[in-house]
Amino acid sequence: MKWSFSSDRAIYLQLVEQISVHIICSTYLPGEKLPSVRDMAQEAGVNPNTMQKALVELENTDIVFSKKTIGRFITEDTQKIKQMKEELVNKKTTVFFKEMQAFNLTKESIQKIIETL
Amino acid sequence: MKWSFSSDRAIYLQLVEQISVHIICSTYLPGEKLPSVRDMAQEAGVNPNTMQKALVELENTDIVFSKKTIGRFITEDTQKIKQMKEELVNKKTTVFFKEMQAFNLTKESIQKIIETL
Amino acid sequence: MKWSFSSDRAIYLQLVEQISVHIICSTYLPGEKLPSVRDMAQEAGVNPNTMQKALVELENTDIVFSKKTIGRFITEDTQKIKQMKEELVNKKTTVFFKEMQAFNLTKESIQKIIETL
Amino acid sequence: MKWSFSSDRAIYLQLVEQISVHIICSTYLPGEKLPSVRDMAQEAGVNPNTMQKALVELENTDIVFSKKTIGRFITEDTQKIKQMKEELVNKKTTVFFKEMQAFNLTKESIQKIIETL
DNA sequence: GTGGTCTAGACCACT
DNA sequence: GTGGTCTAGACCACC
Repeated sequence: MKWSFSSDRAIYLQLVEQISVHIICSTYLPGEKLPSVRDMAQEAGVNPNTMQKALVELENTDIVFSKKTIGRFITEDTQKIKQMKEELVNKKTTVFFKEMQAFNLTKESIQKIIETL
Repeated sequence: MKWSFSSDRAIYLQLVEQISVHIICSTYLPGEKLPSVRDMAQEAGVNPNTMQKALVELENTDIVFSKKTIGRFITEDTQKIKQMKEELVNKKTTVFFKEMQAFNLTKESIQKIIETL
Repeated sequence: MKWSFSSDRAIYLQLVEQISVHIICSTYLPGEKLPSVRDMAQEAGVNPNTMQKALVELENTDIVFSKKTIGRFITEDTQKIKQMKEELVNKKTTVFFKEMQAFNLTKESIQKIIETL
Repeated sequence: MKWSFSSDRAIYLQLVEQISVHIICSTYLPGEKLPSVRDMAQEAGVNPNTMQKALVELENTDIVFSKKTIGRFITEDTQKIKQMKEELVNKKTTVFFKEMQAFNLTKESIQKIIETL
């Protein structure tokens, strides 16, 4: 896994997002045990507390749950994961689309730009 | 002009971006004098210091320049503005595209989603 | 305000509860500005981070909200406060009642005990 | 027997309390031999170490005593059990009462709420 | 070794 | 001076 952070947003929020992506893309499978907080923190080059904060945030959305002294697990509810994916895709696309519209770009010109990538 | 800020990024950076958009979209025309920092700050509902910081940032990219005691102006170099627009569009599109790819979406499926918006 | 903590529950949870009580009892009034995190922490004899955690917890229930760099405020929605009070009273009473029933006490005997207090 | 634990207090303390209740309610009779630590742990869905700790705690109050290599027994002193019950009821009631008073509830309104349960 | 909590102390963006 | 974030390092209950 590759970790990199931009300096203009809180690290723990970027962690939340990147972990979410890994869950969505099945790098972490439903029901799978996550590495320990300490290990994940070290891997990401981040303080354990920061990683903890990110994981608690994920727990608040029920995408991850923790069993004390045993470990943290990805939800087994694949439906919930799918739903999260759709929400994220939806949110990101609309944000992107609005920004492009702010530049006076039409839907067609946006499509064209993507075509060339 | 509508101003709104998300809480997870520095406000001055969001200002930089939104002002850029207005320059690109010719809400602010090339060579035009900008309102005073104080006025712009008030209009945006932001502390003058914050607006000041955003404008300094814009000056660093030569898209805005200031004449002492007279005021701040949009560059008259339309070429530079056009270039900035392309850079911004380019950057945003590639970022968006990468994020969508991280979700395992193909170019075609992205196109479809945009189609439906 | 008096602060005291029992050692068998997380301090931040006890803070949440005690602050809630003060809001419910109008020690803190709707719309009122709370003292700064640092001040509240010092007053409670607790690390600022711990107090912060408690306050974030309260924010998650919308009973408190924060304006960055300005301060934290009690919600102005008195309805929400009332609702919180009822929930707390309800929860505590039912828990208490169940425990007493576990001791084979009837409703009448519980009433009697309370009578004597 | 039903076991369930809330996550915000140490499990062994919750065990102490629940076992006490069973002694008080004569689910475990005076002088009766308790099941083995291992069995009790399994029944409660808890690690044997945790159950062990709870039982040691109970021994410290003389409500339970152990005969080496034979097992653990409930005290035969029914007076002591009765006393423990009274203490527990008393403690819980006063705590509950204080909490309700903190909400500005009068004795009468508390009585009413209990009435409706 | 695991998650959870807590402290002490620091820096940042913003008012 | 305010809320927010982050680090470093510690202790606890539990497995």
